[in-house]
Amino acid sequence: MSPPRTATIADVAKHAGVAVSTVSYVLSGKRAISASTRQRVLDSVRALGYHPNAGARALASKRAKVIALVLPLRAGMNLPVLMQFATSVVTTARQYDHDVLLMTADEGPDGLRRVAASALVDGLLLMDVEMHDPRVPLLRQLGEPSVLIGFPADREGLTCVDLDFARAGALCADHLAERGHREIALLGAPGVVYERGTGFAERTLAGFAEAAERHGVSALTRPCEESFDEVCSAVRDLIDEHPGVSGLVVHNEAAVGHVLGALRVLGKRVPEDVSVVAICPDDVAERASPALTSVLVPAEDVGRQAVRLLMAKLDDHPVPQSTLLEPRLTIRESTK
Amino acid sequence: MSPPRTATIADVAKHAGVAVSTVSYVLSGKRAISASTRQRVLDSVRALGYHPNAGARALASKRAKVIALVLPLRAGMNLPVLMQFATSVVTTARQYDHDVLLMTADEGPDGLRRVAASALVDGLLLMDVEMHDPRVPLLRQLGEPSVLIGFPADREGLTCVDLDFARAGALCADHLAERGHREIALLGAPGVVYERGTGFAERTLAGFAEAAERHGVSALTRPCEESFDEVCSAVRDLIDEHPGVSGLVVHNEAAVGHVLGALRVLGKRVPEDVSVVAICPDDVAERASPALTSVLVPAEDVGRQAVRLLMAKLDDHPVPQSTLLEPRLTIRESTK
DNA sequence: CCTTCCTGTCGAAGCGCTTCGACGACCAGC
DNA sequence: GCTGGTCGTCGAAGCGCTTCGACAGGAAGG
Repeated sequence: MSPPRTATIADVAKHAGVAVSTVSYVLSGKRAISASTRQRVLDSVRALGYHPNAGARALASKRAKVIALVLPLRAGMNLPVLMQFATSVVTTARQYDHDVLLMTADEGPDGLRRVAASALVDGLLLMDVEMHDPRVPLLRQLGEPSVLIGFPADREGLTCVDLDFARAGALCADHLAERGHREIALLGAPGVVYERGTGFAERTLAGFAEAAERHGVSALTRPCEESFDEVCSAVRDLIDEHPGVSGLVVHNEAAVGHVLGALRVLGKRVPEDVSVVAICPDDVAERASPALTSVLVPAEDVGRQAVRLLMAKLDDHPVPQSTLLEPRLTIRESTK
Repeated sequence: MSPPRTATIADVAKHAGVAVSTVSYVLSGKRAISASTRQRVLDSVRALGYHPNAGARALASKRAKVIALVLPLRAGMNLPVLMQFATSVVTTARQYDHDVLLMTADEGPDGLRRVAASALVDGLLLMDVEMHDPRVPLLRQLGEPSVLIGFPADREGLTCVDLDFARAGALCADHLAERGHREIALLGAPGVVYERGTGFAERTLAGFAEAAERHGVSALTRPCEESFDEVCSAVRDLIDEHPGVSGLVVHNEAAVGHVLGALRVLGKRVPEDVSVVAICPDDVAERASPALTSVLVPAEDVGRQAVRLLMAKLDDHPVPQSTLLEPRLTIRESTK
């Protein structure tokens, strides 16, 4: 009944009758090892339930096999998208045999500095990067491999991924215009989001407006708060002032349900009186009544892509500076 | 222009004119060091921007200063609560100078085994533990310090934290009964949740029913799906079959908005015709119209408490087997 | 005054792993 | 029959840190 100390590489080596370094080479594949020796080592690994000690490995190899995921855990974020994103990051990272350290943005630049200097992680994934994000200059200076989700104003020397929000806005306008709507409107994020300069909101607007113009359709846009009452009066004002509006785009996940409710209250039928397109996750669109035609924010793709890019950087492979992910429109019952 | 290799403890020692071990003791406080020496070392640390190498520290001290947070990142979870919880875990862990490794439950027991054996983390925080969770026996066997969020059937030898859902259910019933409602109903989670045996749903039901009985009030309960149409017909059926029901408890965050919408459609005014109490986060309750009287799921408290318990275990302090957190009812506009 | 006990500091021995250089053994080519 | 390469394996030197035991030097106690 000796203490069941977890097996070390030395135990494996002894068990297999080889040198420690041989075990290491079998496991890393960095040198050729004969098939018979390899098999013997692998058997010992299994027999002893060996798992390499992460600290020792990190110390010796200068690679922690951990990446940091920095999430903006302040309120007002689009939670489901964030979750999907986090899930896909973790899952993809595991495929590359890496783990994920979760950090909140509110530890700020110091947090980045800390994890980089302590070699706790090999690279950084920053989500929700703003146009003029204070972390961006630090990131450049740190020289730690990183991938940003979102597009800061100056992308020089960085690697950025995001949904192509301009295309998403355009897709909505296209869809409505093609169905013959001549006056369309976009209900966007709450005002503060625009003020913060997050970028994606503006880009959606721009794509929407530009596409509308291309179709010769009149387009208006306005921010949209998230409480039922505010949504309701916003929708009422919109319809009062522009009775010709027959197509509505909602780019605000928390508000989509309320918009439908408001329309119901105002006696407008969807899609008979007004068509509605949402930019939101599929589950929200499907849960609504009527099910909403929607443009999907491909959070999973973004996460997967971001991890891939980071892994490429860790291997010193060159990667593109910007990656834009294509949005996809799913037609459901709310447009005609 | 030599490579700006990050400073090591040896650099600090040299800079301060002391031994490496002295620096270590200053930083860890594990031995007495004179004030003057301490100050000199601290100055050098700052001057060189020294951060201890995490791997080396972990290897030598057998403590990674990292805890694993295992989240159920499958669909159908209550996202905002989960997020709040994660945030509070990260924030609290940082207060104890620990970082958080994010894992998804879908790596399953092997994932736990892996991080434990590799000494990547010092302890585990498992969220959304079910009554008969397959990870529970493994956890016992692993002997890794851990804290569970949720109550499995057999808690022997474990440490568990959760909201007191029975109290939450009771609080709702109490509130409605005190206001004179004689027939009340609870709309719960989707059917699958009950089938999965997650525990919290049943406990809410039980607390609700028991409190209603204590008040001599008739109570009925039923599961509740999350699409608008299903919610709508569920509410309609309920009211048709039990026209006397004047108090409604909604324990399903995705459905609360829909319930209000359904009531509007059915021509029922809230709170004049029917009072509604929700068990959900405050922001959802506030965003609704009318603002909902609600029982808060104290996700932040749960996270904070869970980390504290885990830290205590890491320091070999004894901790209680079960911790139940008190729910809090906030009265808003939806009940009378 | 000598012993005993702290206090503050140091040196050195690991922690478990990767990786470099070395070195037999074996094969091919001349 | 040598030389020169590969191939497969080994030993040892760290990686940067913690921690143990040792040991000066001074304070306290007799």
